[in-house]
Amino acid sequence: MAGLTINEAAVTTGWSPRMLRYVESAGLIEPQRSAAGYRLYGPEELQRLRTLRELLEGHGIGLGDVGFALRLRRDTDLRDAVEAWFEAEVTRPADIPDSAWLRWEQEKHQRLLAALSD
Amino acid sequence: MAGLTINEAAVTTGWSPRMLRYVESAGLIEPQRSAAGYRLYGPEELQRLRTLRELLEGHGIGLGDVGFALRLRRDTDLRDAVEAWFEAEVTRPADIPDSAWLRWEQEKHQRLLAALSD
DNA sequence: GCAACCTTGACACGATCGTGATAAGGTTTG
DNA sequence: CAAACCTTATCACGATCGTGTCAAGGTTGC
Repeated sequence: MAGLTINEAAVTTGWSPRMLRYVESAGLIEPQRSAAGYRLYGPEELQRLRTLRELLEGHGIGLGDVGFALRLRRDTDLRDAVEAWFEAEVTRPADIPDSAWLRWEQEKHQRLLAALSD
Repeated sequence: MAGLTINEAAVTTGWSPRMLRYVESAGLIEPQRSAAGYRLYGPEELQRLRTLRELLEGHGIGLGDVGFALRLRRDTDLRDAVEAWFEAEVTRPADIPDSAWLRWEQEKHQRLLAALSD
């Protein structure tokens, strides 16, 4: 067979077989499969499993975090949306000064309160 | 006061006051404070709270995810480490072919098993 | 052909997340 | 000065995460 089976991979990487399946379900490491469906871990997968462990422990992050980072780099829409949110400036007519804008918000608030107390 | 208080901000953004504090604890929106320590939400914070809601709902992600994205863009070490992991190629002496490498791994496995069964 | 592997699926359990509620105390305002 | 706000801290509770374990069944190898 052209690769280690899941138990062998577990021994050489330090992950449990259960976790190897879990890591796979997170889309992080997806080994080849034999004709019968057995997972076959090649050198690259084994190496990445080892460094994944270091990555998580070294920075106190979780599998879900790396999974999200993966989504970020695959889903352009998502990446752009997140990026846009971080960089968002106030997009509001420049001719309304903060003070007026706040006053309007506060009045809206009071209208809401008034409506509630009916 | 130069901004809305937490309950006013809650009404105009749709978040609960509890969640506004939670969002702050995630480092996502940190409003100014009055002298007495009251949170004061300005136009920018209010706008970002509204778009944050859209971001989460529009992409099925969570506050923790955005929090992690924030860590990614602030912590260069982390970003580089994650990036490096995604791009990692096998870093193993090129003169050892896969077949030999795998054989070595499998033998190590057998040595381990032998050691265990002592 | 049988022992030792592999598969998926499910149940379980502690830890953390997302969220509300409540308490004890300080601040603002009419 | 009292009502209505604000603060932090805590308890609670369902949902999800990380992980183990077990069951039912297919595959491999001596």
